Amino acid sequence: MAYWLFKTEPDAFSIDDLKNAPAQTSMWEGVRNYQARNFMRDGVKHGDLVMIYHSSCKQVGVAGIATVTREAYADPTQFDLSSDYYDAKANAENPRWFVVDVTYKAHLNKLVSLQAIKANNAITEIALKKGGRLSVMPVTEHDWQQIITMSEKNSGHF
DNA sequence: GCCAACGTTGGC
DNA sequence: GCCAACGTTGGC
Repeated sequence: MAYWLFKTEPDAFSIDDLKNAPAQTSMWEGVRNYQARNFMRDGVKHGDLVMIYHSSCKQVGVAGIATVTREAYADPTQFDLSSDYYDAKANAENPRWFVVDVTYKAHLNKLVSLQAIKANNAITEIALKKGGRLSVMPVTEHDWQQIITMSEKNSGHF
């Protein structure tokens, strides 16, 4: 089993929205970056765990955990003319963009902020620390455990 | 295949 | 809203 981090803007789709979704499950649509796409298509497997990260908002950081419940399939929004994610260069025989389904698992006890992650020297690998703007990124087991541990502590420890 | 121009992401 | 860091595009 592997670990991942998916970014989302909570104004558009938050961990709460995932919790309140039908069957607490949602398609993770709209990834339009090739490196992120490759992770979605080739790397993310059924049963993998995903940190849901809130970006471009007041409280930037890891908000909760989800599980992958369906592996890569063509992102239907790439064919949808009315969607912001429509891609004229995509076609059904040769889809460009892929989604997975994720199912809500938990909120973290406390949101682990980007600031706290950056300040924790024990977290070494995660692309967040390197200013990466990838929307889908792998997380090592070590970094995963660090972030989970941080979520269990009271604020002010970092 | 280089690289400048342009667009996007995302923290602050 | 600013701007730095990337990613993409297109002329050559």
